[in-house]
Amino acid sequence: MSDILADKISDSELEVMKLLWQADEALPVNVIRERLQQSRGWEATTVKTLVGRLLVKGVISQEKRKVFYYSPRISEADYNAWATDKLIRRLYSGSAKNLVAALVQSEGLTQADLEELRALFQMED
Amino acid sequence: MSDILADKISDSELEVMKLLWQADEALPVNVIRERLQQSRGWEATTVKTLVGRLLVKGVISQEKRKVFYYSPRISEADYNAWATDKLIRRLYSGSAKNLVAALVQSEGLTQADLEELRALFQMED
DNA sequence: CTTTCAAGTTGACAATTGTAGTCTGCCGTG
DNA sequence: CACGGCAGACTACAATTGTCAACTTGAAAG
Repeated sequence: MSDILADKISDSELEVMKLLWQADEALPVNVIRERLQQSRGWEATTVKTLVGRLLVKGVISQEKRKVFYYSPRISEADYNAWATDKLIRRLYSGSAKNLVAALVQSEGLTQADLEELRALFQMED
Repeated sequence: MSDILADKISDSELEVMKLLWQADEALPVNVIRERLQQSRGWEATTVKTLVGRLLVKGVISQEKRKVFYYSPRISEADYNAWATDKLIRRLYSGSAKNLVAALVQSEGLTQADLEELRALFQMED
């Protein structure tokens, strides 16, 4: 929980993080670049910049082999929890309950979602 | 739902919005300034800048009297829903259910919260 | 050992954000 | 009627973000 998450991760940077989280192992820039060129159409240098900024922010680490290999220093779940908490503080007076209540009321959830959630809450007893 | 919300509202700007939402009536800069000077220690010009930017973004409107009076053009609930949806798309693959599930698992909710939410779900049947 | 190409480093530039100063004109008060 | 102060308009400036190009260097290939 108490992460290195002082700085936030920007939208573009998050794309890189997602890739690393999915990869589940350290990746060389070369691989990162290829995938993001595909999915986002970014130039090689753009990818490099993003990786560099993530390094500076301390959310990924590099390991020297022939070439640098990169891996996340925070888990996706931890980041999501942190970002969600920020939203809750920003918009819902710090109450997660308020968020859920708003979701339920705003039709953001399908009937099926509601079913599943109810089950979830049951288990939490 | 389908708002003028193309641009996002920044953290500082949101403070102004919150004030206007709470006020529940159009306010002159003068009043906005006083309150935010109190709570945030901002200079008068800072407040003016923020109000100006919100105008440009189209999320508040002005009404000319002696002095301009400002009021929100989007409701707090709508904005919250929009911002929450953005987070859900960004981090939870667009699934509100995933968000709630993460919340439940991450201890973000107290036992009391869970009770209340369960009640909420009951009503939604 | 030299050539070559990708990896790594630096710099760049426009837009947004946080925060604030300056100038000008109008309004109320003495 | 002159003046002081605040509203409104414009400007400013550093940090962050989205994108990328150019240059340097190291390692692989011949």
